[in-house]
Parts: sequence; C-alpha cells; structure tokens
Amino acid sequence: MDPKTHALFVERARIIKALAHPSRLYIVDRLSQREHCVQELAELVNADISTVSRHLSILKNVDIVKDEKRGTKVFYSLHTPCVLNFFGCVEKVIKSSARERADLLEKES
Amino acid sequence: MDPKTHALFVERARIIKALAHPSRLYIVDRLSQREHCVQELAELVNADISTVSRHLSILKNVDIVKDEKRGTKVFYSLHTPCVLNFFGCVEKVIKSSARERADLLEKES
DNA sequence: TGGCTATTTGGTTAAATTGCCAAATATGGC
DNA sequence: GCCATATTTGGCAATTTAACCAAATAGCCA
Repeated sequence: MDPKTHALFVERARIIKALAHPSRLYIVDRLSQREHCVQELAELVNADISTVSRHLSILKNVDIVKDEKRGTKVFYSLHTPCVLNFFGCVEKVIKSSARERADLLEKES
Repeated sequence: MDPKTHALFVERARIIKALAHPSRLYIVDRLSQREHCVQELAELVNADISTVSRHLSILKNVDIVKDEKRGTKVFYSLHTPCVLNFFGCVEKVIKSSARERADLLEKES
C-alpha cells in the first residue's frame, strides 16, 4: 500500500473511531434533534460531566460536532449531520446478522 | 436512558467499532472489488497473516464480511456492502474539517 | 474582588486493543 | 499415515481508551 493510500485510511479510521462508542453515538443522536449544553448531555447519557466533556472533545476534534459558548454554558450541535446516514446501514447490518442467527436456529431445530 | 435504548446504542457501537481501524477499512475496500483469501489480504495491508486473520474475525463477528472455505484457503467477501456508504460521509467530514483549517489559515494570514 | 455556575483538564487506575511469534488446526495430495 | 500449505488461536508486551475524582479555568453578577 502506498503512503498516500495508507494516510487516507488512517484518516478515515480516525473519523470512524470518534463515533465508535455508545455514549458518543447517543450524543450524536440527541444533537441531531437540537443543540444541548454539556450538563444536559451528561444527564441524557447518565455519566459524569467530565466524562461527557471528554466525549464531546473527541467528536469536536474530528469536526463531527461544533461548540458555541454562550455565557457560562457551552452549547454543542452537529457540524456534519451526514454521520446520521451511518445509522441506516448499521441497522441493516444488525438486522442481517439477526436474520442469520434466526435462520441458524431454524435449521438447528 | 432506558435499558432498550442503551442496548441499541451499544449494539450500534459494536458494528462501528469493528470498522474503526485503518487495516480493516482497507480490507473492506479491497473486498468491495472482489473476494480475497487471507494471504492476499495480508500482502495488501502489509501485515502479519495472523494479524489479518484476527482483523477478519472481528469483521466477521459483526457480519460485515463472510467467509467460504475452498480447499485449504478461506475466501472472504463483503456480506453487508452498504458499509461502503460510510466512506462517502467520512470523506465529507474530512473535507469539511480540511476546509475549516484552510479558512482558518486564510483568516490568520 | 469574591462568589457562583459551567466546563475543561490533570492524574490515576482499570480495561480493551493491537501486533507479533509460536503452536495448533484443517485440508489436500502422495 | 505423512507432508506441505493455509489459516486460526494462545500467549505476551506495548499502546490506547475510558472513567472517575479533584483541581483549574472561564464567564457572569453582586
């Protein structure tokens, strides 16, 4: 693999890695409805505020979300909404594997 | 967050995690063109065969790829090609952040 | 300035991921 | 059965990730 191709796939993985966590996926899901401040998100994902703040900085580092400070609060919103397209395919994968497990069960019975 | 919702996002993250590695993304990319045996993939990603075998088992665990044994070789192919849709959005994210870095540079100059 | 609220960051620990080597396993041909 | 080829798996060390608490920072208002 030539260096440029390698760099491209490293970069792609960097983006996908940022999404590869249940809390971060849920945060993205909530932000797809409307902006939220850190505190609100912490309640939604039911985790320590500092933990959520770290999740948000990971998402911000790859520009999936953006932040805007208003007063003492920081409001986060989706910067690249197309990441929501991921979910559609992910559901397909889940269903496909669920179907296979079901098929397998039928054959076994 | 209720338990069902939580389980859904854990499951989604499981799928996305399986893709969150440069070598695995490259493997998916190659398999989108045609099936390959483990040896071929090891050469393509330039890694130890055992390492590639582990990457493949990770992808297989979430049903992104499937395998078929023929003789002593095991051929892998894409089982859920829609994961390729991920790439389109990932490129957008990359470009969007690249654009912003560019804008930032302009403003600074 | 001092106090209050909201968020980020440092430090630490536990857990998960990755990669390689070596050993085990499976298949086909002699 | 025995050998050669192809793949998987066990074991280990190094790196990364994740979570929490505590401390630092930032903005607002009295």
